[in-house]
Amino acid sequence: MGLDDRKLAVLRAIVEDYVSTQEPVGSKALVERHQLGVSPATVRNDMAVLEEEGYIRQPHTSAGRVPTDRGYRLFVDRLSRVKPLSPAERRAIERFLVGAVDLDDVVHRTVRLLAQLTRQVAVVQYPSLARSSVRHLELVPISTTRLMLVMIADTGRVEQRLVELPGPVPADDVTDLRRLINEKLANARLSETPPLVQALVEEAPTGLRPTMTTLATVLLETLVERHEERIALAGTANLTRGGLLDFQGSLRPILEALEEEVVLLKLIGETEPSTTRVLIGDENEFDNLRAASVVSTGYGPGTTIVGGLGVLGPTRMDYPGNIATVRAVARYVGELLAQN
Amino acid sequence: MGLDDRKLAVLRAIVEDYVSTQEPVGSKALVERHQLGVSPATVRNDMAVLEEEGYIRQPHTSAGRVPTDRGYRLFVDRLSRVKPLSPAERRAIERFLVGAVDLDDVVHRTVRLLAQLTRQVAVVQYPSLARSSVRHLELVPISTTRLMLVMIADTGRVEQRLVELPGPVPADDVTDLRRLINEKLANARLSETPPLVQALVEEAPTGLRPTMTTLATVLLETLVERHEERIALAGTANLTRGGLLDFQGSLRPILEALEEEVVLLKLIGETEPSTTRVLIGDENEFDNLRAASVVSTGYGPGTTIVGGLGVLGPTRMDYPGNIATVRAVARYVGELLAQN
DNA sequence: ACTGGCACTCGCTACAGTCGAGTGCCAGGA
DNA sequence: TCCTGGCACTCGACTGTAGCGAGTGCCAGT
Repeated sequence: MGLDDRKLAVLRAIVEDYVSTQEPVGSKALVERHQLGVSPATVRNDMAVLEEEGYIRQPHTSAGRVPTDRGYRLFVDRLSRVKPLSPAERRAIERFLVGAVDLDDVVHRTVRLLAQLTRQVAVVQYPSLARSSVRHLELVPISTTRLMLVMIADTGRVEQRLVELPGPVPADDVTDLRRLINEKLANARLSETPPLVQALVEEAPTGLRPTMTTLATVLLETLVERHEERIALAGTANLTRGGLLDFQGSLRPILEALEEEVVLLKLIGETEPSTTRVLIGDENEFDNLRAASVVSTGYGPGTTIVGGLGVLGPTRMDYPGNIATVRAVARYVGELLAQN
Repeated sequence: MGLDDRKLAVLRAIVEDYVSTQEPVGSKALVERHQLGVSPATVRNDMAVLEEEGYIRQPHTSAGRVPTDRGYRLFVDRLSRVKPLSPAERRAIERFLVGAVDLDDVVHRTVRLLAQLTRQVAVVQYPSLARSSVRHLELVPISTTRLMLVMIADTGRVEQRLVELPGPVPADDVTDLRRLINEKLANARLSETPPLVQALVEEAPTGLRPTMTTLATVLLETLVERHEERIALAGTANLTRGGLLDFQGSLRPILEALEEEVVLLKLIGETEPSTTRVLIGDENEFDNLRAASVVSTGYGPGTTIVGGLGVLGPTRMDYPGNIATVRAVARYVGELLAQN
């Protein structure tokens, strides 16, 4: 089980070569391209050990070696340093994110930026409502029996719901309702609103009771309980790079998985600690994504986290580079959010 | 140049067979599967004529015939009747669209529904701001020097912009600004707002002048001039049906095109008359989409059109079926919008 | 412990041969 | 005049064979 330094160096070399050439790498090519200071035969012996331990494998008997998911895992954990971003990349990030007019714009720019920099599929979760606070709730009369309820979160996210009222409500009442609701809910974390909303209904003047009840129902059901998460996606065309070699020739399962918001949320949304997460191959829970890896992290203003973002690509991806980019972008987005 | 009835019948049969089998169709198979009442030899003669006229072609010398874009065009224009929807499909549409909580929800449900029914890529344009009227403009104070401007359109679409004010503005002033703006702009078509906004600035009391100017700028620049169009997409995984036969093996160009909102808007957004539009193969203006066809139509409450929706797939698609589905879905969505 | 040498494996490519679906053409018949 | 059966032909798809070469495992020697 001893993996001495040289064997690790061999594994690192295999990963790096395979990632860049996309072809199984043999012992001879390895010693030519890296300063290992030993002969191909020695490397072969090391390779045999690495294969026994499950870090690499041979596609066919007479071919070179390819890293396994386990090999990538070891590489990511112990053999790679996060690449510093080039100044050009830093500038690209700043240039790209400056001038966004609203949250939608920020998210769209971010996801395209990520896709472009990493040349992978990029995923950005909108700031989660569950982790947001209410900044303001607005009631806009649409007709006498209809209101539009607009919620503005501190993250800049805006959600609206059409509310069918039990009966006609005069303008003055709407003003009162608006005041009551905001007094009670403004600055409350959305996850802590249920008791507050309950109190709102109970404390409401009799005249406003039915309307308030309706509003409370909509508020709780569509904004709190079924906490509406949103996702932006970009760069699916990047899946076709590397011909049909990655994803063993069928994009089908990948594209299907990418259409499911639930799947994407699980992939990038569950970043508990503020660290970068790397899921390699079948480490993720979805069969459709066995051949894919995900690099993701949380983002948010300051040290809090309000959502996740990341990239998805073939297991054969540039982990150090992608990790660096994902982190950097998350940091910039966080700063941008903090400014608002 | 005479295309008698039988030749047209042969073309129709070729299109139908090729669409369902995805394989070049030969003269013998044709007479077996269709009641043409003539021998294969006769069919071959007809095929030769059809090929001369450019309606069909042979992938290789010793293969059957395949319709050309021109052949599909003739088929769509003269040889097919729009398939009536099955009751199951009608029910699916109703079931799918009931219970949408807001416009976002309507659009998302619609696009998924379309993708599912047609098994193609579905595209839905959000109700265009250019064709909407202002229902209400709300100003929400974020801090003393920041407002959030929320615009609610009659189509249910809600847009918000963060506005950096030139100086602190007291709450009473915000109330005044809100009143002034709504008095002037409520119910105005967005395309007709520029002179109204201009007037707003000119008529504003001196104290509110600078703030009003800032608001006017944001309003015009981000909501009117650069009229923000939005698009929802679903069913990209359907592109992989039919293996790699459609799109000659490379999804790349298609996926790239689908990432460009501008492209999608041109494909489905320019539906001037209220009729269904079919773009076959290179009839569309994008090189990337040479191998694709688009079926699209406009939708909106009543007879007005506020946006477009449609499906995109291989030229080898079920035109009559897709046309019927696209129309039906557009009609249902229109009714749904009319209710709000 | 590393190295050079050697036999071996096996996927890839090229090539030849066969098969068969499909065609174009033509002469004969309604 | 139009349709039909017959026939020779084309050419892609598939199969089998052979040679090549990258890469390996093993072993004896340093």
